[in-house]
Amino acid sequence: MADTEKFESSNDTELKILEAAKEIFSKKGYDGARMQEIADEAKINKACLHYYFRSKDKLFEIIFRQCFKKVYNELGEVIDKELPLKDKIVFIVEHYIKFISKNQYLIPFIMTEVAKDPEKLVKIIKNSEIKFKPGNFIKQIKKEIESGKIREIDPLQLFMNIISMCVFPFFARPIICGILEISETKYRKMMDDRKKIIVEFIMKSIENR
Amino acid sequence: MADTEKFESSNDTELKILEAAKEIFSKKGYDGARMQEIADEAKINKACLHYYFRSKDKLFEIIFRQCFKKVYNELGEVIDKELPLKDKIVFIVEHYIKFISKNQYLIPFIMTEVAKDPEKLVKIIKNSEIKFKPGNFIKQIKKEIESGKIREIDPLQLFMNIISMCVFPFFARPIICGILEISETKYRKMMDDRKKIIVEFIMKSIENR
DNA sequence: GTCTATAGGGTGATAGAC
DNA sequence: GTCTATCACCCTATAGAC
Repeated sequence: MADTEKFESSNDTELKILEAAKEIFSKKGYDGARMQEIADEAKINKACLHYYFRSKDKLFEIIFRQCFKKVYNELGEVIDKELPLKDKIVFIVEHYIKFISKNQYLIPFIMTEVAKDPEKLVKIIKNSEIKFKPGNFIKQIKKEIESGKIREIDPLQLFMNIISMCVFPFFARPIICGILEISETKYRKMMDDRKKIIVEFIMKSIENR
Repeated sequence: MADTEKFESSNDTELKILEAAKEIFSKKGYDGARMQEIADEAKINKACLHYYFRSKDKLFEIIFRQCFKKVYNELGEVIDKELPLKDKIVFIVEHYIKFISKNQYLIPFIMTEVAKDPEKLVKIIKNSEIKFKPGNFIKQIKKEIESGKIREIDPLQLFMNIISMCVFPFFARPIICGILEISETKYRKMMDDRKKIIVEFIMKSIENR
């Protein structure tokens, strides 16, 4: 497992390959991606790919773990912050949406493989040294409920609501645009507004009165 | 285009193939699916596939359109119902979650292809005689806002919130289970509870006071 | 380290017997 | 309509020259 982690910050060719692979994998998914295409994108020879990353599978695993860590660590970091719950929710939503906007390629990349081979992903995730501890967040929510600051709600469900509203619209963009006949520019504007709207939506929902 | 619609209710072999293809495509995605595997699943010969459905592409398009119509028409039908807004939201959430629970295979199927080739999908969607008119729903929301029954909120954003909270958790199941270390059974229980929880979440958020 | 060339295996599609 | 057999192609991966 350690042998896959040496690629964090290595030489130039490796980085070029990783960039290219990220691009192609996220556009085409694992099966759709062609090693030739990745090589072209990286402007190197196809055989070079196999020199640096023995197989398509290994290359994918490295990329995926990097991406997953990126999303995960960002989220984990935010969630573990020491903040009043309401401030934290504001922070989570804003930070997460900003992060997703900037890294939109991550979403189809992760989702495609989630859909196709969840078991493989779970294995990759477990092999990463990522430990997500929502425990603090959950405890914090429970405390606020007990003290009457927010209404009674299952903390995990609240968490799921937050993440759903942040992530889903980015992922479903093409379909929503297609069905509702919204232009890409209008959609981008809507996504921008969402930060404020989601926070407001959640706050109004959970505040006690 | 009409030549692809004759498969709505045809002979037995065709139906068996469509069932099998649905199964394999939704498990593996377009690129991951193998014609051989579909043939095996349908217990017919591979050559037969090409006899009935000239190519992999055509087969996929037919399946996808069927699935899409199913989701779409269900949702559209519910949304166009004549109901007070709050009742309608209850109805949408309950109906939609029930529908997704029963047809979970649809989600990875649609999502995988959304992620990979949105343009192709938009084309397929536009070629279907599906007309989604959220206009009524939007108007209804606007009216309730004006009459002061619910608070000010962009109707499209509200719609997006509803759909996000209903769909996303089903799709992200493997990842959420993996990260949060929730068992499949506990997750299923959570999904069951969600109907009530989402409705409550929305209602508390939009009701005026 | 980077290239060319090619092995080795699998794929979608079709021809043709029945 | 359904089968067997086979084609032409494309893919990942590797061997070996430089």
